[in-house]
Amino acid sequence: MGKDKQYSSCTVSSYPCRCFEKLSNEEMDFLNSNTVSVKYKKGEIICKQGSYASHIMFIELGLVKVFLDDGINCLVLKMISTGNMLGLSAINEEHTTFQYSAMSYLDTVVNQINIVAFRKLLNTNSEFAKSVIDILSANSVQINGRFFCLTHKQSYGRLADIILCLADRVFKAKEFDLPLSRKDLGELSSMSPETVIRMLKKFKEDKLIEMDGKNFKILDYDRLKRISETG
Amino acid sequence: MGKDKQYSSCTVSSYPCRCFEKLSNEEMDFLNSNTVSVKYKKGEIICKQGSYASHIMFIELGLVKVFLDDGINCLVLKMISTGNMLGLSAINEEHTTFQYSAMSYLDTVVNQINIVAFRKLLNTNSEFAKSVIDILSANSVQINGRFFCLTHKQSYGRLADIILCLADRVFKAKEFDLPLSRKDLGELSSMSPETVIRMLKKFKEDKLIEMDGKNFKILDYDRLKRISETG
DNA sequence: TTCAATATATGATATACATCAGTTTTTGAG
DNA sequence: CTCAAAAACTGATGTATATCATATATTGAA
Repeated sequence: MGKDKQYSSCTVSSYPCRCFEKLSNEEMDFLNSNTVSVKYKKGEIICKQGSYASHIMFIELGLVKVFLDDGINCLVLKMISTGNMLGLSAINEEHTTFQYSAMSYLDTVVNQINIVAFRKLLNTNSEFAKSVIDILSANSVQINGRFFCLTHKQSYGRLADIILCLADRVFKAKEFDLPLSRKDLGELSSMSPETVIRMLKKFKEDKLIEMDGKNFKILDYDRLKRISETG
Repeated sequence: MGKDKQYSSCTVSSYPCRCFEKLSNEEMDFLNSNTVSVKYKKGEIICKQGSYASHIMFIELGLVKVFLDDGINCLVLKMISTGNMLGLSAINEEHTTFQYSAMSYLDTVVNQINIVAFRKLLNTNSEFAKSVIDILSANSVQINGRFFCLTHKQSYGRLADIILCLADRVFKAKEFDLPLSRKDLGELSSMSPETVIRMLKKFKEDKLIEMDGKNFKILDYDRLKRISETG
């Protein structure tokens, strides 16, 4: 009896955001006239948990961490990269405030869509609403997978997950310069920065990865995958 | 600087399911003609992760655990009780299979709504669709809170959460007969049955609860709440 | 009613990680 | 370029909680 299903603790959406294709030209014009584009530098807060949610966001370009914070601990719910929505849970009119915070990992361009306009389109265009439902349900499936990993996989597997995810979904290459600190990697894989460092060292010793400061290169993708699955 | 926000690792939805109020009489008739009611005994599987999702479910009466399973470990995503929807993530036509399993904790009555009919209503009634979006986003907020707790609170706090949740949201009383085993409690709070037993014993010694087999009585609600918050 | 299977309970042991305390390296502002 | 602050790294130590082994109690089917 092996494992039935593999989860990954990396949550960069791979589900395409197709809702805007459902809008007519007039609706698109209406949306555009209710949208502003905002640039954020690396490390800036894009939305803050508990503050009024006046808009739904779309990541035009960049990479963002979405996280919960109770003042002591931080839990990264997901990463969001170019072409995905952010802040959808604010659609619910009873959640007038953002349910999570978001911070840019890189310089990022965000389109802020007026939430009243967005809701109006939902209420008048059911194809659009259906498409948003699809995004929400895909999101929740992904978060659940991450939830599973962070509670049941151990550190090696979680770290392998994140490295593979960065390679596959974010940088789309086996070699990349990592814009994240060891602390960031620790938050993503839910472990201390010291543990990240020790495990990366182990991965390097085992010839799974090559690493020099910010530069990462995956040497043995398959074995890393296996660690991600069994660890 | 104390904590900004409190999460609970118990996920019994407290968000009312209002979507059916948005349907006209004819739509309601259409829905009813596409709905069947099924009874499950305690411990029966209601839906199985990976199997074809032909219906959306509504818990008419009972208590259900929703969980992920990789063949080795199990993660309880949430409990669902009377009056709530189950299986909404199957709305997405690209998820033709259930993304999680569900099992009845108690004898349970489930209304199975044909998924094609459900999707049809979503596509024609945007108020209905909007209301389903509200449910989905409330669900994800709740799961996120549970996610936070299971990854950042320690065992005492998690167990206190579950006890309070059962009292407040499920049985709505300070004293109740628990239909769950120590193993079930362990799954809910993400710890081993042995640890549950030890901690319950500690709670008993500390006069936080009274306990005799299946019978539970909360003696010091406030202190239990404090443990849930700090632990 | 009996007896096996299951759930509950308890103590001993193991371990994966966090935490702490310190050193070295890198970074970036003036 | 300089230097302080931040990040990266390393080793020692601590601890929460799982695991294992075993005993007792409860349950439910024949």
